Amino acid sequence: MRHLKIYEMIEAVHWAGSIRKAAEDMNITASALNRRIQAFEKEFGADVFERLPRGMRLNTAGELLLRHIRFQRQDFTRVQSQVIDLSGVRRGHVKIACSQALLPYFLPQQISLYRSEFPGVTFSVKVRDRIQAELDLSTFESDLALVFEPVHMVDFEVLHAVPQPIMAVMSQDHPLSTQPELRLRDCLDYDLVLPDRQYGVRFLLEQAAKRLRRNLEPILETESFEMVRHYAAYGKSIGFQIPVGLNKVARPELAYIPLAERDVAVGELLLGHLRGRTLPVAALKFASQIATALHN
Amino acid sequence: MRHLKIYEMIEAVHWAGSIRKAAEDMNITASALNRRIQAFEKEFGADVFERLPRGMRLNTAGELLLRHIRFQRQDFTRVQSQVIDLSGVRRGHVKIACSQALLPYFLPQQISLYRSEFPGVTFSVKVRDRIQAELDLSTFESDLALVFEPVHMVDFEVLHAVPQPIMAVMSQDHPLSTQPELRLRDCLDYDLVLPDRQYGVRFLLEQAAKRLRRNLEPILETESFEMVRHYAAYGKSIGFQIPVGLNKVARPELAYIPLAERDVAVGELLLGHLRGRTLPVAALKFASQIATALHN
DNA sequence: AGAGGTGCTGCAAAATACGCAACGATTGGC
DNA sequence: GCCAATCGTTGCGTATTTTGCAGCACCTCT
Repeated sequence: MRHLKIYEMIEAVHWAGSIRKAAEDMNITASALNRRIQAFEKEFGADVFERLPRGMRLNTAGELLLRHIRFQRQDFTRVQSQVIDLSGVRRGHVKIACSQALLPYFLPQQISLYRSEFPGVTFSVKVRDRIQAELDLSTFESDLALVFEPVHMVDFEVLHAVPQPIMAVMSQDHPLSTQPELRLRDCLDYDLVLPDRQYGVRFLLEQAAKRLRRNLEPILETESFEMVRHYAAYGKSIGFQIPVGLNKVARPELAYIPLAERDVAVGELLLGHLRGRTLPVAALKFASQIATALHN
Repeated sequence: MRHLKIYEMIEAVHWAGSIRKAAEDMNITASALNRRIQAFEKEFGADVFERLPRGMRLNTAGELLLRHIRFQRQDFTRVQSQVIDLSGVRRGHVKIACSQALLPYFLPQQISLYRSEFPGVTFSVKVRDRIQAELDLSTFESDLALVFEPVHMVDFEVLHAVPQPIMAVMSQDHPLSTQPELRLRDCLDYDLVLPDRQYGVRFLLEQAAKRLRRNLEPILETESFEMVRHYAAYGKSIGFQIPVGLNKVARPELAYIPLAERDVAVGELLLGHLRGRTLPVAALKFASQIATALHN
């Protein structure tokens, strides 16, 4: 879009930090880029960047403008996709930021299901923890977020929420594997495999441990949920995961046992988008499919 | 703003109905305008206008685009005004759509009060009935609406609501002028001066009359609230108005008596804006001033 | 059938954007 | 303390884009 090129230029300068680098990124000369930025600032009525000896940085006005630019572009592409959808062909692109837990089973299945009906729709999935996912929404880098126990919740509009009790994951021959429900204090006697502190599962477990006046001392702490699940198959260790990230059929050698609700609070898996946004048609439809899938 | 000129062109063609007329409005040639529209449609990926023998008309895609254009422009000017406000000078422009009742006393007083604090802020006030006011908001022709008993209420976000009982207006020597409260059936014995059917006051009176199994048969029906008030001074006629449109000091020769609540429902005067919009700073501040003024 | 509309298109002129080279200023390292 | 490496900025000649003019083909209403 020619008429939005100046916006791309501003974003490029913001990203690169200097006119010369941005100019190289855009395959034009620095002088041309410089003059267009200057012309825009003159028209706009105020400077957008502050000129530092080492480059350019957005000033307060620029930050406000950048927010507008991002929103504007997202809304424009939304209109475009709506128009394309008007002609009957179901096309589109859905950008999702989600927890790791959704990656192995849930999302692949849902995306595949959706694409079986609308093969023209493509997806991009970004793995984000619960803080970064909300950030992703606010910069329009994602349309939807599907996260466990998000943090800030400002500007996060919830489309659907499902309770997700935390499950203990262990091998079938583990001493506790026959219990219908596990107390947290029983788990603490075994080797614990925990996700890093930024994750919601860990957060809820820490809270619960604090109530027991105990500390969580994992033998393995990792940012990979996959590793948590796989390591739990070895020895007498216990991993933790939420139900949506588990699949009994795929891993029959593992036992999944819920933690007692009176010990560990039941978390919420939330599907949402940026407050006030109008989602692209494809994202909206996919969201409603997700919602019904989670409901069952 | 050079880069938004194509949007102006599209709006101009939409407004004028043909390229040649729009070109004349914009002081350019039809060929230039034509080519820019064609170039935009090519980039956009779809036609925006349908070509009729008598001119151009927006197609469905064009309607969607037009909504985006209007929102985009409003948001851009909002950013501009925020940036200007950043530099300390309190400037801005507030566009209000309001009921006639607010014109004589309430709004002039409020605008004057606001401007005494922020002389750099200017106003435009449009008189709109309760249907058109909501339409005005949705096309971004007004920032705020202040209306009595609005109709659709979709996309209308209420900032403040005040109950407004309907008042009977008559001369001081009217037989009913000494009552503390009036029954509707007593009023019906006299000459009635009523506003047209599109107004909220009339609507509530009609509803009340229907419950009494009576018809309203006004001797004078007008779209001018001013005329209602003034005519009530003559003879034994009775006019109707809401409290915010009345001022005892300015018109001491008139008596204002509330109608009994059990006869006529109390209406609501609503201050609101388009749902999902971020208002300009000036409009937001003025709205909060209005809200506190209405509260007392 | 003609008059008055419409959108559209070559072609040349005007306006605009661009690339190149150079300037002044500041920073970081030797 | 100086030199190399950045940075943003500007003058100038050249490309590129946009515009205005005139004319074409089409349609509608009288």
